[in-house]
Amino acid sequence: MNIENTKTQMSKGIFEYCILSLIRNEDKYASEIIEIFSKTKFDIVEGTIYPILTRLKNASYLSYYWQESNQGPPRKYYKITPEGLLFLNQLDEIWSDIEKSVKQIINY
Amino acid sequence: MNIENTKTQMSKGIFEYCILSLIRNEDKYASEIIEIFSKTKFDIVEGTIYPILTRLKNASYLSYYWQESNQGPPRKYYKITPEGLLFLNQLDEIWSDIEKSVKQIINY
DNA sequence: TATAGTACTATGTAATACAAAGTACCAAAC
DNA sequence: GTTTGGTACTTTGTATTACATAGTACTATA
Repeated sequence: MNIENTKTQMSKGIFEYCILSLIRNEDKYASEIIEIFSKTKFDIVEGTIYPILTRLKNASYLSYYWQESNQGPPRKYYKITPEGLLFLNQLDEIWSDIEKSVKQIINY
Repeated sequence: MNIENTKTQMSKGIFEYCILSLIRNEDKYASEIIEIFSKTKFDIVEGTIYPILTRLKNASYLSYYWQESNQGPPRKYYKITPEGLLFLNQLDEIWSDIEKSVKQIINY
């Protein structure tokens, strides 16, 4: 039980919410998402991002399309679906509840 | 992929932090902790609490002692160790980072 | 053609919550 | 004394998700 692992465990489960949030207002491809995450204190790697995107796509919360790139191979852009938006709105609520509950417990 | 499971996954990993926080200022036994949690929007059950307490004890972050009860069987009180306090201070930092990172991403 | 950079796919392993089953102790009722 | 109900603790198999890793594929450049 070390601090790095605990940090990972604490972040685990929040990534889906974060990724959907990123895609809420603008379609994105995986490497773009990884780049954005790298600017936060989250440590997330591609081995995590891709399965999450696939999972969300399989659940019909995201759709995708391919777009040529002038910097390398084509990119797979993800776009949030109406169902995805509904789901995400619920996740907003849940995250808010979690923050409040943690605060409640820390200040107990 | 349903909302209940996602809620669970989002909370998962935070419970260790919460339990250590509860024990920070005052020794506690399991059922007491469950009772406090029941007043928050966390859904946590004994099947989770006990293994967490055991894990933290095995990592030397908690110590314990038995105390007779006049309402039933004896209670196993947990007390945070100096190492546990150090660890918890780190978790305070990590949680703060996580909150900031989520906010950063939501507002991206 | 080979190399470098960019992008995507898949999987075995590790970690943690939960449902569930079970054990144990004490007090009250019979 | 025995049974019942309430209280408290222990254990474990299953489900889920992140990560390290290995690999494939496309485009531009040397």
